[in-house]
Amino acid sequence: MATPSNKNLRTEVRSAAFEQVREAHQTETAEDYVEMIADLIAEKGEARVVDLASAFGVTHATVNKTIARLNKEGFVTNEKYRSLFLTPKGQKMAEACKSRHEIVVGFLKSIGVSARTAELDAEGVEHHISPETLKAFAAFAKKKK
Amino acid sequence: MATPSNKNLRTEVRSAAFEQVREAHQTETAEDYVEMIADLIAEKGEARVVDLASAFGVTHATVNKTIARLNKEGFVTNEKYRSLFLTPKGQKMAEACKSRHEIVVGFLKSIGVSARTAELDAEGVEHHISPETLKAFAAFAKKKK
DNA sequence: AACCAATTGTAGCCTTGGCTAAGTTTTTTG
DNA sequence: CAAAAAACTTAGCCAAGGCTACAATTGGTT
Repeated sequence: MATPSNKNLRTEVRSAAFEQVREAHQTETAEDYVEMIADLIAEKGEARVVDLASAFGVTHATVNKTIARLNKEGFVTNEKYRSLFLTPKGQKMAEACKSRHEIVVGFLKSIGVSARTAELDAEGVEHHISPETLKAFAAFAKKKK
Repeated sequence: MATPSNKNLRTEVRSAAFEQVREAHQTETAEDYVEMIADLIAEKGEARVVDLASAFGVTHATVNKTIARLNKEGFVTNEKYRSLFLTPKGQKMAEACKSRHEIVVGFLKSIGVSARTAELDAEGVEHHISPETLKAFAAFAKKKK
């Protein structure tokens, strides 16, 4: 299949695409939480359950359950009734996410999307951007500037 | 707050963004299924459970459960052991999704992303694109052509 | 017509990520 | 410093979307 038609390409790639989406969904929450924890520590000196709940718009019970999972998976450390910290693994992930987020927001603005919408859409879009596309975004936004 | 700083904007918009993502996740499956059913009917004359399972890379049991939900929600009609059909509501949704999908793929290609990656990423990205951003994508791809 | 393979359906399990409600611990404040 | 408020934990519920295993139906072949 040296030069597949668009239709064949689409068919061929289909199930891989859906699998990629399912994988992204599994890391999405972890990414959002570590990034938010890093932001909160940077902005306010500490990250508390109540801050995360308010930032995500969910209840503190939900935050608690998620934190337990992130702890188990080695992204977060926490002592009972105390504020949250990132492990080195969590910090690394947070940095990558922050950078990716900024690239996506900057790119959307550079093609004329409003700042508000850029923020809103970036939050959903960023988890589904491959390295190749991210590179294209960064290159375009840079050229545009 | 007439001219909010970037930081304030981000904070202000945050929880709305996450809520938007959660909403998108709730419609995502419905959108993928109706679009796939429409494609299958167009390509092969009918849409069967087994085709959907293979296209999405999941088991037929999973497809079955999802179809039951889509039926309950009025997107799909099905008789036992027969192929699947879209309701008018489902057809309308399928058309909107197909169009949006094509815009996203075309746009990604227009900024230099390979056809394969464009397809892969579009599948995840398309559910998180607001009308404003979609418009910007379409305008850019058109200008580029 | 009967059998076999493929397809479809059903039951039951798991994880994630929501929620409410009730109980603890910490912190603030009168 | 004791009481009230705030923050946190825990338990238990729900729906979605995965899965395996088994049951039922359909459709082709012989």
